[in-house]
Amino acid sequence: MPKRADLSDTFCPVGRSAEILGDRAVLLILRDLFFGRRRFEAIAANTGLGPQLVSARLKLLVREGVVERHVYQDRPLRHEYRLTAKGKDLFDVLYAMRNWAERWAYAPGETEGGPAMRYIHRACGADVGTAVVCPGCGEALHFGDLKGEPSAPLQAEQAARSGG
Amino acid sequence: MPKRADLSDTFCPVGRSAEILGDRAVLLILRDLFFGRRRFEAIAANTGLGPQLVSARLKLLVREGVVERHVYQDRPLRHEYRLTAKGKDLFDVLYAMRNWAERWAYAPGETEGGPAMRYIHRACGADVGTAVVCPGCGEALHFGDLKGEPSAPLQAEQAARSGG
DNA sequence: ATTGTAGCTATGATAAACATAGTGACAAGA
DNA sequence: TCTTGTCACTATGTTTATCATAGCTACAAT
Repeated sequence: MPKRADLSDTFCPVGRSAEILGDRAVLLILRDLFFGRRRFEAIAANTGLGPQLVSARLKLLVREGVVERHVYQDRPLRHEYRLTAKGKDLFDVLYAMRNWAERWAYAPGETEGGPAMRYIHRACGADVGTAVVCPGCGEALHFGDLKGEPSAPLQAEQAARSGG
Repeated sequence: MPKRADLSDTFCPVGRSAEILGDRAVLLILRDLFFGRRRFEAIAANTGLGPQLVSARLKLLVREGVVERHVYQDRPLRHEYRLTAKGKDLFDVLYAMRNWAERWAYAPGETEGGPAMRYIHRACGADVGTAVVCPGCGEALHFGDLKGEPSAPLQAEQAARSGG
């Protein structure tokens, strides 16, 4: 690509978000971080992205304050990546993307056994479906409130990716 | 870019959304459509994207069923672009992006006069702040529920873009 | 006949993403 | 000691998406 038009100076909030989130690799990496994958190799394997892309995007996310690099081992020196508070607050965005896809992005019959991911509200135990407010107790849903259960096909796919 | 890895076959809902939404141009065009901009030239001017990019992305969005092309004039033949039901249902995603940016993407002092966009719940008149549930009446917020008021700097910026 | 408007398409240069391979620092086993 | 393995990357060269700029088509208005 050429030097793309810089819109980081826009005053529009959606524009500012789009500067960071309008990138496939960023979204996939964030997804993995939200699922608890913190290691470089695990993220690269699961997303299917090359190491240069993962490296470049993690650096970007650290620069933006969305992710922080953390030493988890000294000898040999090893790092992992964690969401900051600013990063965790992106949960609403990823959750909205998940909800939309569950509603629209699957062919009829593809999700016979229910949604690709089921989410349960920890606080009250209700299945939240694709709602932004828990239908069981009416509370708004945020990071940490939900317990995910991947469907069988999704589990199989992730196992295959990490396996090789 | 090279032929990027195809993840459209993934079973993960966030991955499927990311295939469409993980693109800066797509997000900016969707933003404009949500704000009621339907004309090609208006979208190109406001987003700052070149006409080939706008053209390519609108075609993609039509193919994905997110947008539909609509004749609004016969002589000369003119088209405009509208969100379909599937497209309007992306509101939650864009709204979450807006909320996140209002919370995190502005330097202190940059938003002295309040948020870049204020949103009022049409049903009850409350200012919703950056919540997914109306703090006034507790209802979940979706497309059409909110009335937006751009801040002065944002209005000025948009006027400048459309002006030239 | 000229100017203007709306919605695009064409061309060539640039830079980002990919595939593939390799590096550095160390641990563990033969 | 020598090899193998792990983790977190970096290097190189090719492919291709994006940009800037220009042009096009169909028509209306002057």
